[in-house]
Amino acid sequence: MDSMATLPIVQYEEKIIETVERNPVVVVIGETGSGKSTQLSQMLYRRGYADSARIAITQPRRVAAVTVARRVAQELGVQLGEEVGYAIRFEDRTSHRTRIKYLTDGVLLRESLVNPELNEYSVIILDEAHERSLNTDILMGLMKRLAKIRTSNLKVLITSATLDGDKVSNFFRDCPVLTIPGKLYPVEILYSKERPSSYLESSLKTAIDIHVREPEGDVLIFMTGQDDIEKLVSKLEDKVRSLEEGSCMDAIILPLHGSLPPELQASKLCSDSIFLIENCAYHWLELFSASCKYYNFYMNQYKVRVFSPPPPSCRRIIVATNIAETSLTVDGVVYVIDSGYVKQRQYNPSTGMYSLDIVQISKVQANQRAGRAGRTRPGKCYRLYPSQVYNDEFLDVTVPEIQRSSLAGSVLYLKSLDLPDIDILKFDFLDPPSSESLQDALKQLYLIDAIDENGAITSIGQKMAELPLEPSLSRTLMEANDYGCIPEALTVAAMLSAETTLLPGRSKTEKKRKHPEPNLPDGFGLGDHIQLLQIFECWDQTDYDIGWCKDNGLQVRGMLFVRDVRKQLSQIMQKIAKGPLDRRRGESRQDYRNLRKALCVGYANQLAERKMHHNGYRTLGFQGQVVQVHPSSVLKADDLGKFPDYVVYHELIATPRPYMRNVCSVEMRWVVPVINKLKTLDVYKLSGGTGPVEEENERNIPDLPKKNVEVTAGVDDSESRIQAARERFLARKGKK
DNA sequence: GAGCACTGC
Repeated sequence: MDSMATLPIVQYEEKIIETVERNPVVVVIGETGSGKSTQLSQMLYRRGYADSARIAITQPRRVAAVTVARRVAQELGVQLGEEVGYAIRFEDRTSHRTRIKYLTDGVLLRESLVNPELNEYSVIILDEAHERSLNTDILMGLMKRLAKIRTSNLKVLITSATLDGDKVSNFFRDCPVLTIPGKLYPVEILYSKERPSSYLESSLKTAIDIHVREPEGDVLIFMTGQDDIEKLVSKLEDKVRSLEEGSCMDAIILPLHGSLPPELQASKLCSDSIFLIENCAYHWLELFSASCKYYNFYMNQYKVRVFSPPPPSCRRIIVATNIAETSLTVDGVVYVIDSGYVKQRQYNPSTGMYSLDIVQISKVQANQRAGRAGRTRPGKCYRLYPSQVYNDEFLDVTVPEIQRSSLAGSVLYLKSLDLPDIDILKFDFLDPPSSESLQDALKQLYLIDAIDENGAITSIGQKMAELPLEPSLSRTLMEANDYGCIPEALTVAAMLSAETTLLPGRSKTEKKRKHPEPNLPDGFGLGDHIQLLQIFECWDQTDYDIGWCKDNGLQVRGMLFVRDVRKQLSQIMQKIAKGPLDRRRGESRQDYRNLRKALCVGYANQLAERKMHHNGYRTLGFQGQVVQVHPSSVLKADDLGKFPDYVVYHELIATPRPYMRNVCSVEMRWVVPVINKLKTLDVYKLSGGTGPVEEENERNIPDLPKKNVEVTAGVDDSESRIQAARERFLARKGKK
């Protein structure tokens, strides 16, 4: 563990204090190992900055907030939760005595919903701002405004990376930039002569070369995903086994990615660091609602695995995703192999579709990866691409999340803050999202009644913003409140919040089984939302039995998370609930009509209509994408093999074929109001009449008749055909 | 009939 005296930042204390004293905003470039996360707050604390109010330090990750707070409490010799505390979702470990408060950026955002001036704080430090998380980006915009309003009693510090320090400084009116060197050992960068045709093969060859020729030290290989990792691990194992015995040291090959259970990640990598283990365990405990019931169970697992020592004189070759870039630190790494790629989720605002693409990393990421080789002694980084690619093709910084996600939630949040001097469409972002993306968000919010036709937030929208959910789910909850099905809607919302962690862990062996979970409910064939609800209800009936989850192939961690989310949502809903928030066990036997009606209102922006003669669907509201129900869905076709005419979907994912994931059947008569609303949509007006006028309007109106038209497609007499089809549609509507 | 980078309220 570093002692305070050896941290580089300590020598800069005077300079830092002096700069902060004179400026409302300061950018601090703190390289890895500079000690900025633990020391900045203490310096300011010592100089009296926490006398009148608190010092807040945000972190993009929960574990980081907890770890750093614990460390600082230790250094100051105080009890965690007293002078030094932290706040993360589900857990607030602060007291009235707390002067230094670590929190996740999301928690600070929630706090500013209650108190937009954030008067509780005299100093706000946005740490790791270079990671450009969606929340940090929004906070940066808010800080710019706050610094202007609270000139006399607020200091803002932004920590960032070398490559975009100036950019952040420009954003904050050319505020000063302080650079604090890190405590990394030098890392030699070695480039490939050319781009490999297969970076899997190239990684394999490089790793074996290192293993055979270089002195001891672990190897860390950055790959893009689980699939490649598993392939490379098995190839490496074969190769290592085939090496002549005694020709070099032993090697163990370890995969490392997010879908491995956390205790496995810890056991393999933290040979000497009880510190990290303790925090992993803590993280788990805190996920388990502090009910100590499960604590011993998991601690025992940790003990068994964690303290088993690694084989002596054995090189570890770790094959990882970018989880090892920031979230997990692996001790003992001396060699890094960087493929130069990463898997990134992107949102397309014109289709409403997400895709998961393999993209080139940025220079910041490449340097972060290289830095992983120099933590314990001088290291080497093998980049599997030429230096020219790094210089000419890599972006300086990663495309910020705000430019890669749907902004409906963020826009609603900003609208709900009701800052008189802030216009959302002109909101001052470090990197503004495209106007297309903002208009998409406005359109979505309008369709679910969160904003009115002029773009002003409605009373429904105001209540929705208080819920830590995506807008479609918070709208569903509001509607469920009127239909008397809050208990069910709460469960569905919570289940979908944990979506990815919930579904059965798909290991290689499970893949082969055709029906892995025969005992799980099927949603009565009505759709996945209903199934999720039924699954939770079954689990509830077992009194949250962990064994039950395991027997049914459900991730324990995910299910416990769902229980916590549901509890949190139900606390927030308590204030406005018109009926009970829970059903008596076993009471809920119904056809889920009201719940599906509520879903139809909440997902008005995520509706699809089945095509006439097959089971493909067309999305309404976007450009009418043709999409399929995801094969994993439990939605049932009728006796004629037809899916329902209308469904709502939770997510569109292009993989690369476009699928709707998590669908629920709805009835046409519930859909009609939505379609009518789509017709009145005026994006220009929604933008407050300030946005650019675009033809957007035309294509936002679902081209309802088209599906009927296709039957006779041929000559172009579209006008009359559309008219005829519209009549057919109306007739059909009348019949039902 | 198919495929899952990583976070977070």
